Amino acid sequence: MTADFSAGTWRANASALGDNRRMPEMPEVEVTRQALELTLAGQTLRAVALGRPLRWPLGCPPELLSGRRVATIGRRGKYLLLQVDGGELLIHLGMSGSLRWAGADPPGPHDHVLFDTERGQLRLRDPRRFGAVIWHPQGTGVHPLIAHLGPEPLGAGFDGAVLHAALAGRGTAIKLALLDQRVVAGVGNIYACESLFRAGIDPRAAAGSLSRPRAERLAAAIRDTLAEAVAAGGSTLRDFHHADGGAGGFQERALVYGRAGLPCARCGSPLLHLVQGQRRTDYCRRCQRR
DNA sequence: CTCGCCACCTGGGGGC
DNA sequence: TGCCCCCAGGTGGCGA
Repeated sequence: MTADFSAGTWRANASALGDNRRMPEMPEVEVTRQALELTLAGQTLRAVALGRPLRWPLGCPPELLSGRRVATIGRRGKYLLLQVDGGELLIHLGMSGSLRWAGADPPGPHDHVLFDTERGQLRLRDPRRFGAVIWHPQGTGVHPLIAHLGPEPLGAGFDGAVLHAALAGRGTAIKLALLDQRVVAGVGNIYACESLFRAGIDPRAAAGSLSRPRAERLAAAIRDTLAEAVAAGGSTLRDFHHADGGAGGFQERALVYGRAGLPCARCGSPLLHLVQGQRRTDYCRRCQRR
């Protein structure tokens, strides 16, 4: 019995991109949150053990966490927020992190944080070690890593007007602006590409040049894209004992990401790719306009 | 303030 | 077979 709440998988078209890595963006983190709410909430941490260092240090001796109870699991952008006696644990999955309940197998070389609880051992696996687990004691205000985050894309504080205002005066490409977590929290490379395609917006368009109607359309596209991904991942949690983090489900849904060279699902013309901010962008030249 | 770019890390794929 | 290079990504931090 191995429950793998790994970061989901709006995975790139394997043949086009040549890989099947998991890329934790907001939907994958939210699905993980839901799984932890079912399995970790209410558990007491018996011990926490650390492997190789992650992006940031834990911020306290791991023994300090022993005996503390995890009350609830929240999320802000791509951060999981475990409410623990006396503070909170911030968890970021970086780009290759996943959380899973251990089976009988011993920890692997990429299992860098082990949480022992009454129900078993929860492991953070993160081959690239871009992720982090950070202790944030109560009474010290909002943690600086999440203080600057923009509105939650599926919350009431995000709509076309808010997005339009956040983009005003910015000359950077809209694709790059969407990756800026101050604009909207949780959008990563895959969903930025997908949302722009759905909204029919050229990823190179200047962010501040978007008309209000187009900002409305983009905000709706972001909401729809993320909500569908959350729903697809959440549906794999019916039986959390066998949840595998949505290994299926998302991957066939990407309309442009990882599909450069393949025909556009909407118009049939070959999808293109370019590099923006040292990051890949896939798009349709015909369906997406400035 | 904005912008552009770097560093960090490592498995996997492709080329030779 | 083996080796080496390149690529993917999130985000803080840097200098301009």
